[in-house]
Amino acid sequence: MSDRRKPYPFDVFESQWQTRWDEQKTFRTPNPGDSDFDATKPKFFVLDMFPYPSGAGLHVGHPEGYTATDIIGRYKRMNGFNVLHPMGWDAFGLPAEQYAIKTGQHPRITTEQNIDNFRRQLKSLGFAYDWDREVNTTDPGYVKWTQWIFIQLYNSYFCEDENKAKPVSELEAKGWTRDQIDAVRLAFVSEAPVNWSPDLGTVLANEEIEEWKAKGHTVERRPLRQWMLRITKYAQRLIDDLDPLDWPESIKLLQKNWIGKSTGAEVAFTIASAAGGASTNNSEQITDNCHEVTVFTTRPDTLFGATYMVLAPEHPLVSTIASPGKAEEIDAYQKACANKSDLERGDMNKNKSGLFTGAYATNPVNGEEIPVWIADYVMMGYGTGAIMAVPAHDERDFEFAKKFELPIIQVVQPKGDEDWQGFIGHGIAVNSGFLDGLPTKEAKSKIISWLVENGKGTAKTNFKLRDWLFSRQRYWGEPFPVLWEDGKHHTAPESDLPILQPELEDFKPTGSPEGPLAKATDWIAYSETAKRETNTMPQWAGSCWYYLRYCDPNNTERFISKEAEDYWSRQPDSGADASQPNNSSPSTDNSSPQGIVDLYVGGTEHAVLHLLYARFWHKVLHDLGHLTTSEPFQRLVNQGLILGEDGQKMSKSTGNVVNPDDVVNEYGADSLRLYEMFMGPLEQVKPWQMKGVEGVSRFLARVWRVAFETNQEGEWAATEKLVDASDDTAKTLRKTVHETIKKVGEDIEKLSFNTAISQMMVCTNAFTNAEKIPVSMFVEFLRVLNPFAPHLSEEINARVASAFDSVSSEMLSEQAWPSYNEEYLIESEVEIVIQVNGKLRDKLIVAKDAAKEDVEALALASDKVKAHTDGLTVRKVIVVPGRLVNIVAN
RNA sequence: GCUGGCGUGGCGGAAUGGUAGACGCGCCUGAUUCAAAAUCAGGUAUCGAAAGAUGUGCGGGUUCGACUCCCGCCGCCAGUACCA
Repeated sequence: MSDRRKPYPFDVFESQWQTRWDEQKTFRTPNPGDSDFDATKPKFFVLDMFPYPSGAGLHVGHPEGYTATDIIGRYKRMNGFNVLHPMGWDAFGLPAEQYAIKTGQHPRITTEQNIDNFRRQLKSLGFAYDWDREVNTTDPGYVKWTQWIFIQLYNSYFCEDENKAKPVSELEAKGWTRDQIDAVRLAFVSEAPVNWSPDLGTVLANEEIEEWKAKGHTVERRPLRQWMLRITKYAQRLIDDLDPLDWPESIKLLQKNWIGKSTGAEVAFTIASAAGGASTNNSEQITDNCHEVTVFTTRPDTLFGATYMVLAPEHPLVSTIASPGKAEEIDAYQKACANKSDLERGDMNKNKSGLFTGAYATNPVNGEEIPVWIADYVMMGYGTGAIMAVPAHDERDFEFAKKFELPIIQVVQPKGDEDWQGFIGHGIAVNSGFLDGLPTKEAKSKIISWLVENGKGTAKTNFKLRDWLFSRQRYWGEPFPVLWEDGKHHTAPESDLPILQPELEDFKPTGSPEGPLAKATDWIAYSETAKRETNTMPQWAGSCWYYLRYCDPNNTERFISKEAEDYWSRQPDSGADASQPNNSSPSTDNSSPQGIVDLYVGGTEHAVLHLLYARFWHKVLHDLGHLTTSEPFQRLVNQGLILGEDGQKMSKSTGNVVNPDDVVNEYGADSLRLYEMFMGPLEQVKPWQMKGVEGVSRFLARVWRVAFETNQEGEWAATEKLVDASDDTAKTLRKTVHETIKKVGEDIEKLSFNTAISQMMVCTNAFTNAEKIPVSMFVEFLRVLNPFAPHLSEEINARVASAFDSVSSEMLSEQAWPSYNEEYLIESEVEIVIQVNGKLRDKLIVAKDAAKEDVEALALASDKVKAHTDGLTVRKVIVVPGRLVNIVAN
């Protein structure tokens, strides 16, 4: 096919326009302070999730979201907005480093090569990015500010009273000790057990484990010294502030579930040790053989129904309280649990395991003695690592109790006729002493009051969200700006930033918690007394704030200037008239979260982690007074996955991967762009069809042929169709063109690109069928087409402009979006549908403003209507003006 | 299991409660051509010769009128997994 003549010469002109846009910096976005900056213009910040530049290059999923944002960006630009539409690279990370380990080549080199390839591919698609704002997370100028933000986190704590982050210097002023302050920093060192992958040679965050396990790596639990970020302090705000964001409800829900808030109570039980007299330093210990264990429950109202207690196998008190005779058995069980993989635990879901410790706990509310078990369905990491089991009203406890024949006592009466056994809903308290007769809600608050009064418990809210494990034992990441001196950490002076990795010959993980940087002994030795931290930050770090850097990418003094931050944080003036931008000051109401990015488009795979981490950093920077907005992304749209032609997920192994480069070579960039938008709704999952690319390519060729046809020599020459004439000479065509201007504009705002393209096809068909077309009309259409097919529309416009004096030779990208005239859309006559009992029987053409009565009379006079109402009585006639008449008869 | 999303021609998909299937693909017919490709014109839900009937996963309901709203099922996809 490539040898064959192209349906229109995209192979010649697409690259020419790309070069021109590049050289003239057509899509440069002026920033506050620039000479050509116009502060009266409203801003529009439209963002793509920046890619990780892999060696495989772009796949067709990338241009889907990128084309969507490109169309919006170009459209907003034409409507007078100062559009920020940037691109960059999330370039730290494991694949580049793994490649370096294999080949010995520095990851910087492969990263650069991959970036060059990605940039070339993106430029070949004609995206209107401001390339002067390109951001690269591995760039020293960028790393500097990532490290600076870490220092801000390190130097902050979360003030519970004000519900926000504040500088630790305030605590110093209050006379807090160094250790006290270290215990509250937002960036802190923890010795907690972590997920260590011996073959990757690094620690992984909880949420990363599955991904790497799926790739065949092993992960085990190990206690190690690690940097953590105190994201849990923001749990409540991260939930609350989701509300006003324009995000898909499903993504909000995903985040809420991830944060996992649950409210209930903590209840203290006492356990008489079965070990008899065994003594430890445990703080929960009351006397030599009497210990207090706190459980968390969301249903304190069922406390009377607790028939046994379960401790997590790892619970520190297990060995203390257990019967000496059980020690061996318990030890074996604990070991078995520790080695259990997640998969095995999944299987355990139905078949629970557990072991009686021999000890008994006392239920504080009624003094009942209940057996204490250990079981791996209770996890150490959540709540207190201990539960009171109420088998009658909890599924898990119910199953466990049935299996081990433990007593089941009803304490909630369902409102309906449901079986109380295993009933987990709300009802009326029974067999519960002073709670009897109370509905669940009231019973809860009454028991909590009782617990508080008796010193046996307290109301408590728990979150599933854990603090963020922030260090990695790898080479290709940002080093921590931290120095160790006398066993204490402190930050490196800001003047040291950026702190870059030392050059290494050997990138292999050491297998030790210090990571590969530990091999650079010269680099580590910071001074006589100080040593550098050898951990690096995870890949998330750079992607947590890249959207901010785009606003002021070359600033060497700040991560983002005050002026730039202020301007790009302005409330967008939706529906702004291009000629009269709204100058009203941005909202000063800090209580309502409002994102700096107006529209963020990307895949669902980042629904939880990236978006949550970025929101967290943004809030910290907001609290510390560095940002005016409290949220990063106001509106979020997830583009749907593009499947292979076979309806399967694209993958190398199935060989159904489509390479954008091939599509561009064969059909041109405009065809690829248009096809990706024409496939279906942006957010929907949809299969690729090469025939579909041909279809849109044919459409673009039809647009081309409205203006040009091949002459005898086989060259493209102007058609006779386009004429210098008033729009009045082609009223039907004018109506179609104005309908198109209206619908395409509305559809772009709705991100309904497939229907916008369909309307442009209708319009093109009208042009094709017209004898003569006023050239001004055709050019208006080209402006509408421009955001979708920028190369083709610019090329046709330039050629037409050289043939007609009346046509401006200015680039379409610099021109305004055309306006439509409502008057031209009005029809004098409309087709009315005539229904009998809701079924279509006839159609009538009537005047647009025909009176109801007249339309009704005409409808009743119709022969077809008469045929269907014959022998029936007309009961009612419904007339919807300009639409239909429905005759009800029986 | 739970949560979310989706079920419309041969295919991708359109339809403020008001003509179901816009637009495109594919297919059929015709024009052009020595022929083909490309292009142009017309047709194309199903059954039926037609009149007409039937059709938006299934079953109910609301309504003059339901792809659209409500209730109950079925199927597919995605996410999640003992969070007390």
